[in-house]
Amino acid sequence: MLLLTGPTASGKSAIAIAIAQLTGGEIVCADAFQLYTRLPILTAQPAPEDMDLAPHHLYGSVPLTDEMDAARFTRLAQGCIPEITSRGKLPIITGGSGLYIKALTHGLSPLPPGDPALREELDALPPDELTARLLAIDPDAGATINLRNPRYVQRALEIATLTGQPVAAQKTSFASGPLPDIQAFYLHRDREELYARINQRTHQMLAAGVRDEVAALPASLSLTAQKAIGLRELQASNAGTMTLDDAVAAIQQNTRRYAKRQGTWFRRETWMQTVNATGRSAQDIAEEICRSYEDSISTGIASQT
RNA sequence: GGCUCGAUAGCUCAGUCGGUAGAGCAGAGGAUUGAAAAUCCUCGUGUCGGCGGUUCGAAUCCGUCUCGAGCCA
Repeated sequence: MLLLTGPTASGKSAIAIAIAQLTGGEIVCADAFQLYTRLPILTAQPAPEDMDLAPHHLYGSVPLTDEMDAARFTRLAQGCIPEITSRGKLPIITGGSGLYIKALTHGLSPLPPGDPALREELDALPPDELTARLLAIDPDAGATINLRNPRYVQRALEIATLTGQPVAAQKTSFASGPLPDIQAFYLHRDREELYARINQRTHQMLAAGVRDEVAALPASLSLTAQKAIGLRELQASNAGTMTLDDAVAAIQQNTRRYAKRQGTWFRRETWMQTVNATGRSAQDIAEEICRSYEDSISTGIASQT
């Protein structure tokens, strides 16, 4: 199968469609937020008319009240990939959620899933107390966990509480290589161009009606869904507590920062092949990726799926 | 025209009794194993508006000029 990733606004969706048309492939969502329903504009899902150009899977398939995580995504993806290959089609995994992709391609350690009730309880504690509790169960936790990051401390404490064992004893290192039959491509764009695309895309979202999309959302969303970039800003703008201009600027800024973090994450994923997309058309890039993919099959690096 | 206040990092501003400057934001770099569009860590040399003067030493005191805000004519 083929994996296409890259920072937000790098053009993954359009290129994936072009690849699908060239190969007769089918696109599978690997984006933590495009999985959610009712947020097509805010999460920059492919437009409905674009989705008609090739089969798309998992997009908008998760209710907003559901929590999502990397393991659940892996299960969803593993549920539809074999089905695609069984029909002789090429799965094209497309998205920019680094951890989700890592979980799918390299497998997570056998750790317990998040426990909502426990998290609610731990959320009420101050950071110092979380750290103290973790160290009480696992004195060496500092060696493997960044104790200055409350989120990581809480997860470690969750694991230790649920299993009665320190995290380090249960966390195995990632598989040295990805799934055997996968070829991954990372889209790179020069920063100036990427940032310009992000800024422009934010304006396009507005023109497409994000404000109405956000206004029409139900009151209670899952904690995960609430984290979508732009949601808070647009709600504040709709409520009149923030100007639209400020909301747009904040969305652009948060998106740029996100793109930067994605760059940091994927720079370490050296098993992926980087494709420089700067200044090129989706069609041109898609053709290069298809050529490269076919070469890898003929030389046996990736097996035909 | 006169008076007052301001001019310090990309932006907003601190800077005590003169000992050559520091916060927030922005930005950059990094981490990342079941919330990841999340969460966290690291990084601050800039003609202290210009020119003179006083002083061992001036962002700090004095003079003058430039620009900005306000007040009085």
